[in-house]
This record gives sequence, structure tokens and C-alpha cells, in this order.
Amino acid sequence: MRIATWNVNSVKARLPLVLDWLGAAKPDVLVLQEIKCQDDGFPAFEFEAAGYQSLVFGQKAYNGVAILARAPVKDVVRGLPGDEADTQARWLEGDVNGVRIVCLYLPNGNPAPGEKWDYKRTWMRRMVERATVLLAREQPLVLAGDFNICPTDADVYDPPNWQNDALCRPESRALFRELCHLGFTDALRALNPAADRLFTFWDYQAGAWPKDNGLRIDHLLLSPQAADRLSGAGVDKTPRGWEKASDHTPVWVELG
DNA sequence: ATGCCCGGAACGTCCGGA
Repeated sequence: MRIATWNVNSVKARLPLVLDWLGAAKPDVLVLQEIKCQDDGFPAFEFEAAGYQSLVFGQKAYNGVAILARAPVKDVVRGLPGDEADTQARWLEGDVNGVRIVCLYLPNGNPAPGEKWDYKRTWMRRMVERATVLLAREQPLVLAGDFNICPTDADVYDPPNWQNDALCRPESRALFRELCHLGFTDALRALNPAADRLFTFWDYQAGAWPKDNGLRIDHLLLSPQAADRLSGAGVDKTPRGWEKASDHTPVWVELG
């Protein structure tokens, strides 16, 4: 079972590229972030024609997450529990062939300090709470998405310039480790322990892509029951080089 | 010098992204 994550930076603007990639990579599940549309604007018909069912938690203009799957998605949860007042569409759960899939779009948090920085940390505490509940089910579970966190300096092209950014700050990294220490495996890092320049995002600005000035912020975290089945993981950099590319590229895992 | 780019909303230019 192949599961992939991709922050597409508008699903409408990226539709031809996503369809091309689905046809080439043939994942069983693809989770999308920053779809930037409401549920009724999501191109479900086009994905259905490509063999994928759509589960959408959308929002006008900003955020928005979706799960594309070849098999039915069951036991759906829309939104990260823990704050009824939170209106941002950043969390979507469902079971696919017995594997619990979470598609998440963690807040950026810049500038720090500030309201957005506070929101990021509060959101991450809610994520830790929810992940604890899901881990107790002792089923294969994959937290996949744009975490907006570089776990270590090895995940940053220029660590000194990024040390005060919300993606790299010690508080962000500590919360990410707290999450991992509940029992998750960072799939890409587990299979590539010494690799550097293992990036998933390159800014549109300043020639970041041709200079390979990237960050690793898109992750797939596996519960023990999922990690036991881990047989492969990778970053597919090809779509970042396409015309009209997203600034993120797909990351995938293979569960045997 | 967080500006360069990009998408959405909306129709001029700002917001958000990371």
C-alpha cells in the first residue's frame, strides 16, 4: 500500500499536474494540503475518472485538506478535535483498507512571537492529544502532511538563517519530538538516516529550486503497527520541476 | 532585503505562504 502526501498550493491550479502524477506514481492514497477551495469546488469528478474517491474538508481561499483513495474511506473525522471555535480546515481522518490516514496541514506560525505563533503551538498540543487517542487503537496509523516543521538542522539548507523562523524554532522542534516520542516513526528519516538535502519544499522566490535551497517540512509519521510494515519511502522531486509547479513536491511511503 | 514568486479574491492591490 503506497501512501503519499502533497501540498499542492491550490488544487484547481494544480489539477493537471496532480492527475499526471497520480497516473505515473499510482499511489493507493494521496493526501492533499492547501487545496484552497470549498468542498463543492473540489474537482472530485476528475479524480473519480482517474480511479480515486475524494474526501474533502475545504475552506474558501485558504488551507483546505483532502484524501484521495482508490478504496472507500470510512470512519471520517473532519477537523482537529479540541477547539470548537477553530474554523481553519487543516485536519482530516479516515480509514482506508484498515489503515487510519490523517491528512494534516500544520499552521506556519510566522511571525514569532505573535498570534499565529501562539496558534501553531496550541494547535500542536491539540495534535498531540488527538494522536494519543488514535495510538491507543493500536492499528496502523499514518500522520501525513505539511507539518511546517524542519525537525533538525539537517532538514534546512541554511540553518543559521532559519533558526528564529517558526519552522525551525526550538519550541516547534520540541513539540514535534514530543509527538514522535508517543511512538511514531518519521518514515523518510528512518530509511535515510544520514542523507542531507532531503528536501520537500523549495520557495518560489530567489531561485530556491535551481539552487536547491530547500526545506524538509512534509512528513509521514507511522504508528508502530504501520512502521512494522514500512518497506520504502521517498521524495519525488520531479513534479517540482514541472511548469506551474507547486512549491512542495510529493513524499511517499510503501507499507507491505 | 523577508524583496524577488505564486494563488485567491476581485478588479486594484492586498493577504498568506515559508
